[in-house]
Amino acid sequence: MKDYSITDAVACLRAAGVPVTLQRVEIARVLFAQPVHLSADQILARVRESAPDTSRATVYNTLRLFREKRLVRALLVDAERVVYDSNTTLHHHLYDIDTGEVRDVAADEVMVTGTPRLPPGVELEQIDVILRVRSGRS
Amino acid sequence: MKDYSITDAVACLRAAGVPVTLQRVEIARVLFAQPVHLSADQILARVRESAPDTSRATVYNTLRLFREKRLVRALLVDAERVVYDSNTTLHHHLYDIDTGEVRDVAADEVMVTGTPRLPPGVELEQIDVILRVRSGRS
DNA sequence: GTACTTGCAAATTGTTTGCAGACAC
DNA sequence: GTGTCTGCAAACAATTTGCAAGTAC
Repeated sequence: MKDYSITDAVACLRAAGVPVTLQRVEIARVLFAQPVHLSADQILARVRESAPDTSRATVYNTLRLFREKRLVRALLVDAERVVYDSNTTLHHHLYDIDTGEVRDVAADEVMVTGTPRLPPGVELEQIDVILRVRSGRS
Repeated sequence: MKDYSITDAVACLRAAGVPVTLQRVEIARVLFAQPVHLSADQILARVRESAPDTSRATVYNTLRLFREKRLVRALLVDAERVVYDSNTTLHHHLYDIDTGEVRDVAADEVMVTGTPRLPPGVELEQIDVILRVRSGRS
């Protein structure tokens, strides 16, 4: 995670129009050092490694903010497992029901074709494709 | 809903290997009279129209049972909106973020092509495609 | 008659909110 | 200095669980 410096994180937040604070920088470093799929609690745990006094509420509030600013996407893989995806480029997901693991699937590996007729005035926001698999391993 | 009789519901449950009880029959009638996308609470409300003493816990337990028996699919359209889909044939979904409305999209309207390389021993369980749209109407 | 179901209420989990003190600028 | 953010704890919503009484077969 050291390849993503505090300076980089600050720049990223500023560019997105997010006021910079210590906690937001730490959360950004966890998310943007590399593409990850983490739950709010996993993010909290990682943030606390470097900023032990961070509260759960701050993580939730910050994740909501990041989502509004389009810095991360919430991915609904399971009713009790919402993960935050720091890869905002076009891609799909493979979800292992047994292990809970989430993997990216490149946009050219699985293609979605055809445009459904949308009612007038309705605009397409995003397309989610989730391949749910069972590995047997739990 | 009268086009889906109690006898039909009983037959459906028996065929799926689900022991028949009054509440399960009423829940089945709500779900299987026509294809629907309903939340647990909406299902509870409809069931209580004909069986007023049904408890919320029974609806949740029954929905879990139906899911295991592949009678319904849980659809994660929104973190705070899980709906149960009684259409188990191959199709996709269109979700209106503003109104919460869920519409079916025929399998031939949007096609998913390409088979991603799956790790060995992993088997594909299902593919979910959700088109998220904004209508502006709230 | 026996085992499985139900209803109720309490427990659990994931997330949001209110408020007083603390930090960014 | 001022307005925003944070931490804490309480509030909240959705779902699950334990247990005693009821029901299917």
